[in-house]
Amino acid sequence: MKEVIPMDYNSERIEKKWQDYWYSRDFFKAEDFGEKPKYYALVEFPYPSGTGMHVGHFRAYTSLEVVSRKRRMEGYNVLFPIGFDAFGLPTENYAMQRGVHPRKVTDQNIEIFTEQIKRTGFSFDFSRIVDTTDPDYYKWTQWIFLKMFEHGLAYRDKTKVNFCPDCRVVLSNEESQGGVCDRCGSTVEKKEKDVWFLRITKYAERLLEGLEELETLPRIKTEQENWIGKSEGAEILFPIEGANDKLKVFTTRSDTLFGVTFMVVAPEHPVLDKLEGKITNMDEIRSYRKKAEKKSEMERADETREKEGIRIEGVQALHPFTKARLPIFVADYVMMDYGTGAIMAVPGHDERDHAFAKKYGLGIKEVIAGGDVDKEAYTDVENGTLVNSFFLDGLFVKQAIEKMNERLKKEGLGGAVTSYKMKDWAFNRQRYWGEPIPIVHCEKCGMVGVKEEDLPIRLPDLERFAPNREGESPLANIESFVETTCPSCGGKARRETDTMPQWAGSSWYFLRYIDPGNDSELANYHKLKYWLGVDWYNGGMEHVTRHVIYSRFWHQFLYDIGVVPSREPFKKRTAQGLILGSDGDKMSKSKGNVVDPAEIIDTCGADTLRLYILFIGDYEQATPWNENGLKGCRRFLDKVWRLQEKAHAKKDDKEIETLLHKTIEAVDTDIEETKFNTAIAKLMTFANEAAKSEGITKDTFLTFLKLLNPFAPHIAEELNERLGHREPLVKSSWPEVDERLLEEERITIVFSVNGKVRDKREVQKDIGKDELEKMALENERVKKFIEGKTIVKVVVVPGRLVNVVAK
RNA sequence: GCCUGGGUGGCGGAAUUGGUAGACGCGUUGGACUUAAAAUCCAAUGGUAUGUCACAUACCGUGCCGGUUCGAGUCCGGCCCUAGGUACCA
Repeated sequence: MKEVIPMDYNSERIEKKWQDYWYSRDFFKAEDFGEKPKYYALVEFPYPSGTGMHVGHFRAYTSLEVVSRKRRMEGYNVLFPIGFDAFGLPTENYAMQRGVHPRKVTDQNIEIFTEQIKRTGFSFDFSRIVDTTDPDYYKWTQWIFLKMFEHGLAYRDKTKVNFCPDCRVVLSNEESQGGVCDRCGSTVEKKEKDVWFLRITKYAERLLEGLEELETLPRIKTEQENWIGKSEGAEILFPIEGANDKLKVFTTRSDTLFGVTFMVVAPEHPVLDKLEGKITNMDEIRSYRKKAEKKSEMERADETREKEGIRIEGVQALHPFTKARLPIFVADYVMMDYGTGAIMAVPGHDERDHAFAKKYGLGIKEVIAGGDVDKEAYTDVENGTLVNSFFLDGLFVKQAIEKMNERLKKEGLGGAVTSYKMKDWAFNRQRYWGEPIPIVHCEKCGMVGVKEEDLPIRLPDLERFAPNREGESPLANIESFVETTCPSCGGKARRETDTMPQWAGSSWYFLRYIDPGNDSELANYHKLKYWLGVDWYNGGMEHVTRHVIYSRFWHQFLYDIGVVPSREPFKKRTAQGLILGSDGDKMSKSKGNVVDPAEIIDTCGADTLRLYILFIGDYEQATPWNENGLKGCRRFLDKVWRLQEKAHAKKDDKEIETLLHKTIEAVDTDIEETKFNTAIAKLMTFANEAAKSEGITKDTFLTFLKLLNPFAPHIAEELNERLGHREPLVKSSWPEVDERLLEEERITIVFSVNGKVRDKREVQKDIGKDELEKMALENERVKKFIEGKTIVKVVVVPGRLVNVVAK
């Protein structure tokens, strides 16, 4: 190319050109068992909604797109796949409203998404696309479920669900806020239903342990730990007077057992039904139960509200050691699904219990010395020592807990247990657009898993997607689907008609990318061994607890049954923040603040969008969209385009050379630390300096283009070609830093008096401490500010500052 | 309510993790170029006050109140606001 005057930067033409070039030559295809070191970069696959891609998707993908392009330049065999999490409610609702089959809607949406992804120049391996709604895919989702069922990890149990009597559907908490159905406004009922659960609690401890191997922000770990909610405590059995039943409580403070003055059970506690005959105020309790049922868990857990309860008349518990009679209350601040659904109340040393005791005039007993328990609960567990507690007297809390737990065990009254806040995973929906649960109900054999060779259990074609009158899935209406034979005895049987939640397909999709076409196993073991674990997994902040825990659980199970070779699926997890509308609100159609990325590509180009989406702010933080910031990124690329006119110098200035290597170093580390915004800022700084200079060498410009390439690959490739290079950047190598150029000989030292900066001086780097102190004290400006004061001390921090403290 | 983040100029955000607050971008103002505009380039840009007012100086300034330290945006305690999660939204 010998153009003297470069053409204007025509992003549209350039982007089309290079996308065709890359995609037609399969540059981004990952090679199974390739010889280069492997790198698996994973982004959360999208739900292909009808509105096309959201700018949030771009923020989520561009980060690892940059990393993937950088890794290829660094010599890795990169697997950077994409797919679609396409089961789910919105599609089904759309289908119900418009009468279009979800399959058709999904296929259309996937096509739109794929086109948009390609127009952005993302370097995904498109030969590995997975779609969770494809029977070849969900066959394996069902297969995993079957294996869990075989291993006793999938079971049915009764639970209360939100049910809308008008829409005849089970609703999520989100859909039934304030006890009102989201769609029709009628009052939501609680309905008891048989639902499927996955026994994730069995993996609680391992899910906790596995976090040690996960490289991630501490906060992401903490959030998962809190979700699992491990707490070490004890179970204690309290006999019930005049009954054979015992009340089992969970407590983390078994040391305070002698301070118990009453008991509290959850409104749902089965003991209430069992003792129905003895309880004299059952009517009152029943109406309290009804009231509690209407409240959300959040309302019930509200610690600021006044705790209320009902005293159970006619029944009392007995203290396991002293045999003292203890009144029992029903109160909705005790939850049935945490611990045992019953607590022992120690008002002397628990704030909630204290408030409750005051309200109902119950006794308060001091068992830990140090406070005034009549006034407030005394909760110091570090220094408190036990009193009024027989064999525990004089012990510290920690010792007392240990001793009490041993004693409880010895006497058959309970003992140490570990409890988890995490609940088993409700794993079914009464919907059409999900994976059918591969179970058959046989009158003789009960619940039987279908035979593996009969998988997948395909979704039948439907024309109507509304649930039936009982709130069962629409599949229940299809006789040809429901009626089947028992895989075990061959007799008449009915298929399970519930489907799986959307979490199912997304719990293992990253395994399928490794071997997407396999029809004899979910993925080949050797291929899994080559590619796993996922080196870097990025997704939404909103997924760091549930989705990540769920998929780790599935992975651990698959490891246990020998299907996958690694205990943990992910090595590193990051999370991007939300992009808000330019008004600072969450983007939503109703607010009219939605930004359409396709439009941005049309007007500014994909490279500009890619740059801006990362330059917009701190990657982990939510940030508003700003049209002007976008303009700035386009201007930057225009400037880069014009730099080609400068790239004819024979030799670089020393400053440019140093700056280039500083830039290499900074861009490199910033990318690895997800500080994409500052990486781009440093590229801008370099471009500004280069533009101001007399000229830069072609080599320097090439190095700069290589740094820019992961962010804005189209323009970088084009300029690289214009420089006369045959080798495209997609095949080139990542620049290396020349450490020698980074060392500066002269540095700026700050002189301050009482912490306030008063002067600065440039000095040799290796100047001595004493000399620095001398310089500071002789400095005119420093002198001015210490005049009339006595010097108390001088703090010298070599390489940074001298602070003179004077009074 | 509970768990986890965040709060820094007019705006988005930087700050080597206790050591020069405000990098980079936007916006604004002034200037250059132009018949003109756009584009581009150059310069200024946290606030207040004072003076000898194109310059200089001082004080204040990182949500609020308090603390630790020679020194705090950064650490500690309390509070306010805000975002995500809270188990059938994904």
